[in-house]
Amino acid sequence: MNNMTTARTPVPDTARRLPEAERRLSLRERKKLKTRTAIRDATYRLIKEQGYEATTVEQIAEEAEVSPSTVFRYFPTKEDIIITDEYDVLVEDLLRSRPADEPVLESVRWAIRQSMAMQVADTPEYAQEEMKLRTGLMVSVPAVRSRAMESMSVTGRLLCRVLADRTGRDPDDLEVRVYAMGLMSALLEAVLYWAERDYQDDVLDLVDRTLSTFSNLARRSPDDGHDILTG
Amino acid sequence: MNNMTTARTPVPDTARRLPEAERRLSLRERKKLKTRTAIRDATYRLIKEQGYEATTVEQIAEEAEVSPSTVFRYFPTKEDIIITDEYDVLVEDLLRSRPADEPVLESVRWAIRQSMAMQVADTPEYAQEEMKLRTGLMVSVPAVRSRAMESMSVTGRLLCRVLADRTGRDPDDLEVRVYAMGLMSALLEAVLYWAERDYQDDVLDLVDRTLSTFSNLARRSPDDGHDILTG
DNA sequence: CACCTTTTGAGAGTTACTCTCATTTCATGC
DNA sequence: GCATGAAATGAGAGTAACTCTCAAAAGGTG
Repeated sequence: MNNMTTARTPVPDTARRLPEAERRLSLRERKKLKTRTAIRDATYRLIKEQGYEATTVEQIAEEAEVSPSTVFRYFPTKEDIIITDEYDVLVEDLLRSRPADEPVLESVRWAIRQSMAMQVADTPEYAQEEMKLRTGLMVSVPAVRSRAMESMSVTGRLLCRVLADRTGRDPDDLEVRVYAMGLMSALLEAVLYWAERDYQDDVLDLVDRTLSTFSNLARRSPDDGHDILTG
Repeated sequence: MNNMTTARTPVPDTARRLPEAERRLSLRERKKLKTRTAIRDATYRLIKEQGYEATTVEQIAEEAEVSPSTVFRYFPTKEDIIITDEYDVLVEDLLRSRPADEPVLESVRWAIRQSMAMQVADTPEYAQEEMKLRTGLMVSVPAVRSRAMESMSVTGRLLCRVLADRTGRDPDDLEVRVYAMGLMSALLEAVLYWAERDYQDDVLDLVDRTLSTFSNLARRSPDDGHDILTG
């Protein structure tokens, strides 16, 4: 592959990320953002060419034009370079912006759609491709999948807090936690399903089906096709 | 700590494990089982004394009186020494032994109780302690927790197959997978909850509450305390 | 006992990750 | 513009989890 940029044109994709929020930051903060995305872009580029295992952190550092130390300062593990997303806070805000009497699953559905739309808006050309690469790695690389599950459980705790606020329960309540983790895990499974089938389905459609399955669990009638699981 | 056994008395706990199945195996197979449990016992012993991070595979090898190479031959990663369980096949058999028209969650509840009872029967003195150590490590060591989630998702696939057989669906059906993974993940969360609270609750009680939460998801009435989550 | 297969140990090598310290780069008050 | 302090970076050494290879040992079988 030689459609990659030469060293003379460092990290070209960088400029496209975080177009608005990037302003009004100190030079230092802007530089930090730049190296962060430079590292991530370099990682995606190399992995696309060579695969995950064949790509070492040293190579990533070189490609991103930083030292290996810096890579580890920005991302605690190699998997984090791929998985870490900054959208968790966003999702929490989105969830909290919904009326408290809306069914939880509706709020979640809306928050997912909204956050995906915003990601696409941030980086139109790359959002889809990056998401495919990421989920593909979740399927093929156990370490990445593990890290994704960890990250998902963090999002689960977030959902716990929202649920707790809505229902007046404790966020550490067993029932709250079980519900939140079950839901998050189901959603992750949907994404894995999407990647395993070579992204043929519409992700949002899979999300809808997942949420439906989740809300229909207790019904016994086999009339809508999503609810005969409980026997 | 000097209640540890000397090198002259190698792996004393070993003899207690797998008391029945161990016979009728060739000498080779028996030896393999022995080293396997020797490694595991050594690991638990060392971790109890020194903690997880401080315990290296080299130390484990020495304590188990094998070479480091052998340790890695038996367990692909250090976390696997702690997490790997041989009870998955057992659980599948247990699930399949139930009548096909029994509600799934009932079968699961029964299978969990049964498999726990059998583990206790296998190694009465150590079963509880080992389970506590293991779940404690899931809470405190991210790598172990990740590995546990991976292992859980394998069990989830198993549940998919059982569900598929029962409902006549495909085991790769999105709804089947989402249901199975959601349930498994919820159960794992219950165990983590148990460990986080210093094992004060009865695990089986937590399992029951988890399964109840799962089966009550779609109901709206706030009358039994487990079901107002869907708002 | 001899022959073949499986298991083991020894050792070298890779790589992710950690820690420390000196150097550079940015922010700020003058 | 410049001095001073703080934050970010780079360089390098070190650790430990794995991987691979190959020769020695042990088990199974005629």
